[in-house]
Amino acid sequence: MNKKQDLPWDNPRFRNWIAVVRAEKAVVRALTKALAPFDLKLAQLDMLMNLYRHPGMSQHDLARKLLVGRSNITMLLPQLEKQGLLRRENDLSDKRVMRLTLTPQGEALLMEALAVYTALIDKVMAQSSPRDCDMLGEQMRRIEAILAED
Amino acid sequence: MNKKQDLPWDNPRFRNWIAVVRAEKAVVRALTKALAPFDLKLAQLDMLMNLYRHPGMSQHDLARKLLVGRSNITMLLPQLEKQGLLRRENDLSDKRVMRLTLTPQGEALLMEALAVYTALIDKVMAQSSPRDCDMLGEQMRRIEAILAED
DNA sequence: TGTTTTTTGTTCATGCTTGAACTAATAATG
DNA sequence: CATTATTAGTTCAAGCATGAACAAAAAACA
Repeated sequence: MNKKQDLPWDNPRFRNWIAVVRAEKAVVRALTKALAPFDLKLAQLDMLMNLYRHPGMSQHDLARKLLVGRSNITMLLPQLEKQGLLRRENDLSDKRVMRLTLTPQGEALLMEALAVYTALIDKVMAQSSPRDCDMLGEQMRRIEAILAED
Repeated sequence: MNKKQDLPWDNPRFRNWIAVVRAEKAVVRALTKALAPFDLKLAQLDMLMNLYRHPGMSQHDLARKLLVGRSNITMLLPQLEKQGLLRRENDLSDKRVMRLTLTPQGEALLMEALAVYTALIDKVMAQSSPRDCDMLGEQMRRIEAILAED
């Protein structure tokens, strides 16, 4: 079969998912632009955020948290380290792992960047009632959970 | 100030937005894997989808629809053309623009790939009631609209 | 008409992300 | 203890996306 009426774009789930993708892309673009003055990419800010919340994380754990490959971390870390935003130190009990922690400068920059970040998110999410906003988050967390069951 | 309690992750809007980003990333990963047997990247499928709906689109219009740069289109088109999935023909009245249309093979592959695509989206969205799903879509479309006002 | 301005698409250099292959260190197993 | 398997991190080559600079065509304007 495959008449026009059963094409994906007539499927609400499909259409609504496309909206998610488009909105996400648009916000990422806007955020990237907003963070440019700090000389910070979104991926870098994500790293700083996670290290702030979980100081002493290993690169492996960080990669898993960020849903990226380990090599990605390896490639991006030197920049941040060179900018003095974080430190990499060998774990004492396991010579394989590197412990990551923010420097004071790293924390300071993070706070500045986060202010811009949250301002934009606030603006963009302000069109939803708190209740709807929470429902949105719930749905998204469930989606991630579904896919986490490999 | 900047006490722990007014950090972004205590802000519902922020936390819920992060959930959107993570879910989107997870779904994209899953989709990419699901489409691998067709030898199709997600970006390529997006192009086919749009060309199916709007035959004869120009590269410029396609780029705008997909929220990507024009050069991106230029770089990706040759692959699809070489695979015989679409045709590029000069516009008769405007020698600058290229008109893009799917070939029958392109349509056929699109339909197969879309079946896999929608199956995954259906699975992932099945956890929301139709009403919640639509609300989700509405919120996302509003977000995109907000950012579209440059 | 003739001269700008805008628009369409390409080229190119850059940076991000990935996955596979590799090394070193640790854990598990016999 | 010795061997094997697993884990952490790195290196490398490849693909994708971007933006700036460019050429050709068309539109706007004088």
